[in-house]
Amino acid sequence: MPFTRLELCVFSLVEGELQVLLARRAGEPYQGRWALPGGVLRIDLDADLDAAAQRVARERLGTGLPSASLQTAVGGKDRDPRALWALSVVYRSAVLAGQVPVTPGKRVSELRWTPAPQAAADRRLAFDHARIVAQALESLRAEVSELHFALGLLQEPFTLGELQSASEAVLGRALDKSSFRRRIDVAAVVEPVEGAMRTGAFRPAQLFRLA
Amino acid sequence: MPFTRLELCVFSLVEGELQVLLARRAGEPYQGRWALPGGVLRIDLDADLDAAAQRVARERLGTGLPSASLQTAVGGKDRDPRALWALSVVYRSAVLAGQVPVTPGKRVSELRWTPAPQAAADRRLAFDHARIVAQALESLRAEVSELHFALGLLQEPFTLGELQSASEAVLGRALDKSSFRRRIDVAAVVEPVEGAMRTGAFRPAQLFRLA
DNA sequence: CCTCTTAGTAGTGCAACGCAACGAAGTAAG
DNA sequence: CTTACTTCGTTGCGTTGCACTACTAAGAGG
Repeated sequence: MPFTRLELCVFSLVEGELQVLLARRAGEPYQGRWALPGGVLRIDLDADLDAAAQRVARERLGTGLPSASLQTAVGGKDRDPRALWALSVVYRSAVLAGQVPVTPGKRVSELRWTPAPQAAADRRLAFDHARIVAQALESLRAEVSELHFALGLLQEPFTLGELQSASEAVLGRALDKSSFRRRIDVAAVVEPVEGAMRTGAFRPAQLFRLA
Repeated sequence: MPFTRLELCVFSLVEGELQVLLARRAGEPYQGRWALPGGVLRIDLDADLDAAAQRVARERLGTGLPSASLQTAVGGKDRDPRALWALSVVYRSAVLAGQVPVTPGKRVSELRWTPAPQAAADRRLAFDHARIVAQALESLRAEVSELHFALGLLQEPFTLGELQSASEAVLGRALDKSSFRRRIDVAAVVEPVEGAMRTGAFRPAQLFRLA
C-alpha cells in the first residue's frame, strides 16, 4: 500500500487578484519551503475523501472548507522522500479570504496567499506542488468560462459587477459587460434578491444570489 | 494506509455503439457479478499511476492500453468488503474493439462489451462501479463535444464520415454534416493523407489522420 | 445645476451554426 | 449505354449567438 496523502489547493480573491494558499513546512522534508497544505489520509478518522479533506483543512488551516471538491490524483515513485511510493489526492476549494480565518495549524509554521499564476510557475515549491497548482488553476478557469461559478469566491448576495470582476480576476483578462450579462441571463445562474440593492458612492446596484 | 486499487473504464465502438468493457468477477467479493476490470496498486511493480494502469490492463485484459489516462479517484468506508476503507484510482481509455485482443486474465472469468449508457445506469454492477462509468461517460462526451477526439476510438487513417459517426455514437445524438466539417476545419485537428482514398461501394472518400 | 462614476440597456456587425440543396463519383441494375 | 441509387463533399442562406460601441439611468458631491 502506498503512502497516501491529501493536498489542498485553496483559491481566493485577495486584493482583487486570484491567489492560492501556501503553507510553510514546519518539519522535514522540505522544511521551511512553501507547499500546498496537506496531510496523510487517516482511515480511522475519515469516512470518505470529502471528510478527509475537511479534517486536513481543520488541522492545517484551523477551518473547514465547505466548497472543497476532488480535483485529481497523482502518484508515483520519488514524489516524497518519506516513502518509496506516494499517492496524493488533490482537493480544490474557493473561499472568501477575509471570511475564512485561516491560521497555521499542525506542521505549518506560516500561511501565505500567493498569486495563482505565480505559484503555478514557481519551481521552488516543495514536492510537485507547482504542477498541481497549475492544473487546478486551469480547471478553475474552465469552470468560470462556462459560468459554473466557484461558490465561495463571492459572498452572497452580490452585484453583477462584483461577479464580473471576480470572473475577470480568475481568468486573468477583461470581459465585456454586455456579453457577460447576456450569458448570465440565458444561463439563468443567478436570481435577483427582490428589493435588495447595494448602495454606495454611486448608482445603487441590484443584488443577486445563485439560482 | 487505505486499501488502494486501480479500476479501468475502457470504451470502444462495437457495432456502431459506444460500449464499455465489463469483467465478470472470478472470486469474492461479488463473485460472478459484473464490474470494471481493476486490481490493487503495487508499489513494488509500478513506477507511477500510468504504469500501474498498464500493468493492471495486461493482467486482467491481456493487453496494454496506450490511450489510458487518469479519470478520477474515489475513496471511503464500505466501498469494498475486503477492507474497512478503500481508495480507487480510475483510469479511462478508448480502444478499437476488434484491434485490441481483450482476453480474460487473472481473477476475471469473462469479459463483455456493454452499451455505455446502460452500464452507467445498471444497479447490479459490483461496488460503486455504475457511478464511475457514468462519470467517465460524461467526461468522454465533453471531450468529443470539444473535438478533442479520443485517440484509439478510430483506426487511422479514417474518413470524415467515420469520424462523424464515431462522434455521434459517443454523444448519442446526430450531428450536422456541414457544421461538423466546418468545426473540424477551423480546429485543424485532422490532416488529409495525400492520395489516400477509402474505396468501397460508392464514391471514394478522402482519408485523414490526426494532426 | 452640473459633473463624476457606476449600473444597466439598446443597437450593430460579424462569425458560427443548422438546414437544405446540389454536383461529383462511384456501384448496380436494366 | 443509360438510369437509378448511395455516399462524398461543398455551397448558399436564414437564424442565432456573440463581442463591441454607444447610449441612458441613477445617485453623490460640489
